[in-house]
Amino acid sequence: MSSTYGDQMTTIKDVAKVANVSTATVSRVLNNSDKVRSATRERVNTVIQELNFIPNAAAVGLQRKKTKTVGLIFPDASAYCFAEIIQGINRHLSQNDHQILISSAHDEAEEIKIINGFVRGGRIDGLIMMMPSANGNNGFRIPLAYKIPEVFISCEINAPRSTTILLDNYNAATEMMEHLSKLGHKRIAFIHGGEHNYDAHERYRGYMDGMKAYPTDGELNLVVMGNFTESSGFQATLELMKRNPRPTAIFAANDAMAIGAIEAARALKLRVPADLAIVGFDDISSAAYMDPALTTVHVPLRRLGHLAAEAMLKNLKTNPADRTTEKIIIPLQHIIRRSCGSE
Amino acid sequence: MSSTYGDQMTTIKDVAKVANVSTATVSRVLNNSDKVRSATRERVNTVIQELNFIPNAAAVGLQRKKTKTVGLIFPDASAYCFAEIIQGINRHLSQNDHQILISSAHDEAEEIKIINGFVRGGRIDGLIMMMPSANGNNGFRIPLAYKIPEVFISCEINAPRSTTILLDNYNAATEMMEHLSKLGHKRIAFIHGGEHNYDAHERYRGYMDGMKAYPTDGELNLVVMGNFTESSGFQATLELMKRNPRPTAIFAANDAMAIGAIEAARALKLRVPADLAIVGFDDISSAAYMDPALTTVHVPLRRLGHLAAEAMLKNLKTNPADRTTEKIIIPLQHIIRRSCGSE
DNA sequence: CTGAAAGCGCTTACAG
DNA sequence: CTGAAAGCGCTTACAG
Repeated sequence: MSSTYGDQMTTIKDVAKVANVSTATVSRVLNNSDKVRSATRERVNTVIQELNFIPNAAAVGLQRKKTKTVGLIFPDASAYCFAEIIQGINRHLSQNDHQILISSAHDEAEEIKIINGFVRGGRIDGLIMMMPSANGNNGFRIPLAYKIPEVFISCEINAPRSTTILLDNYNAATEMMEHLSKLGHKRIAFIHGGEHNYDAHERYRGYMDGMKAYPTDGELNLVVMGNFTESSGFQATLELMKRNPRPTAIFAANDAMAIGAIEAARALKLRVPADLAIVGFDDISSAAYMDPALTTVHVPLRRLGHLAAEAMLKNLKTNPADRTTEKIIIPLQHIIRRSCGSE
Repeated sequence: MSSTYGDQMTTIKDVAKVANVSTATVSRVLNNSDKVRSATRERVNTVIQELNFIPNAAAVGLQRKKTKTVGLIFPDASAYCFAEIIQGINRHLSQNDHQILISSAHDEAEEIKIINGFVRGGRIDGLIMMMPSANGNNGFRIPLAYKIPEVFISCEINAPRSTTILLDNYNAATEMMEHLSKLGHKRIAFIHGGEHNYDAHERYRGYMDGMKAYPTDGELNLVVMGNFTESSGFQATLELMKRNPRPTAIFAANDAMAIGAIEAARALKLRVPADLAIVGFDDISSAAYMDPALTTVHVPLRRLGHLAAEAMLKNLKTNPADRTTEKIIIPLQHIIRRSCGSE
């Protein structure tokens, strides 16, 4: 039991001295080199245990040019979902002896600055980016010429040799439209989550194509812009219900806005689903406890995180030249509850 | 504009060569030493810009024995609140040129292992721990003899020279009890969040003392154990409503359980608040959009994170011998809405 | 199988 | 004000 924490770091030299070997040998047992006599190995390992020795990460990193840490960039927006994704990433990464360096950014300039610092400062071996707002036409371009593995979550950057992990938002949304259509709805409104948000945009695309595919009332524009908050869902619904003719169903791009929509319906004395069907997206934990229980699309956030970590680890192990460009699309499942009006 | 990212890291040597000075001089301008002629400084800075040079963190860390990174340990439980706290910490820390290395743990053994790795591996300069489950009697003891600054969130470890940041759960809970009592309730039930959870326990203490301080119906035990999830709040409420006499109000230790309780009341055809008042704790974003809108206690999570980061930065700057033991208690504010029945 | 030595990219007394 | 040199704690050819 070592007891002098803090004051003086124990180094490989201390171990070497006590075990009566050279630092090279200690390093070899540390790195499981096969060229160490097993008696020596045992002796050294005992001393390592006794001294509670852990190699200095900076020294190892300086030599190996590997930090065993992965950078994680996520948006400043405080969405509940990031916590879950991070948990999923962390679990898998830490089981595989990798650390996570996180940072959040609220705009592109900050993002680039952070990434640059991480990469050029040699702080990370790979980068996982959650940037739902890096969607298409807003011109987001991070410097992608780094030679480290990149995993993108919820954005289509299409960087060569990178892995992109996407939710199958589009198909889930069209299926939701089909469901609503089968229930007889012809005037289905959509509350958007933000033009530059990838997930919101894909859900919107699915909505639009659903509107074309299924019988609808003419050329009504029933799309209102929200921002993923309950309050924006509330406001959007108030606005939509002023339309003439009114929509008979609302598809909110996430559950928080759907919850705001339900509250707005109540404020307007409309019964959900009898007067107005409302559906969401995400399946947050409270969705089943709303009144009425919310019909939505389940998003497996931990699994998303796990897949990102898995992809990262795999790329970390493969030679840069052998890395492929991959796109992983996670199929999504409906959760039919009461708010849509099916029984 | 450098364009050879990745392949070859630019080092201080490259800068020195181009600027026609020694590496020592480059290092001096990097560290804002005053003993550099301003002409030299400018020339070097220009080259640094041109080469987009950022010092290798491992090399700097190895020399300085400072990593400019703070470790952040949080529980595996996927609570929404951690995301907010992390945002608060990150914002302040990154503005002050510090990184965050995160990891989550699901038990004490794992926690100790992670911390040990961080500290002895020299990966961090300070440690912020969110461990609401490290409450009192479950014997949690991490090795605290490290000489690095420690900030604890929502747990009372009382480590010397550490900073502890706590919510004023107790007083907020007694005030909530007073509020309920003033509304005429004498049989107030409590849904606990977990015996070993610090916040839950303090809220429970406030509840208990409130039950003593205000007129109540005899010696009824109206406490049921939950686990902070909607479903546990739902179950607890079902159980409580079998009691005879029934409680007239339920105080849930968090909003998620209060939401579950509201749903349970609906299932039992009880009107909230007319038949049963329900209040929560946290003020999550959807609390205002429940039916009825949830009376609760607002918890300023970002501010909590900000305070933790602030304390960390302060301790990082002060000599270990001059560090004091501090406890910061954040006062909490009620949000009276409709679910408690006050109008 | 093991050790002496060089070197990873920085910083910092020490001289000048 | 500036540079040459040592050293932070490791790893890894190179010899033996």
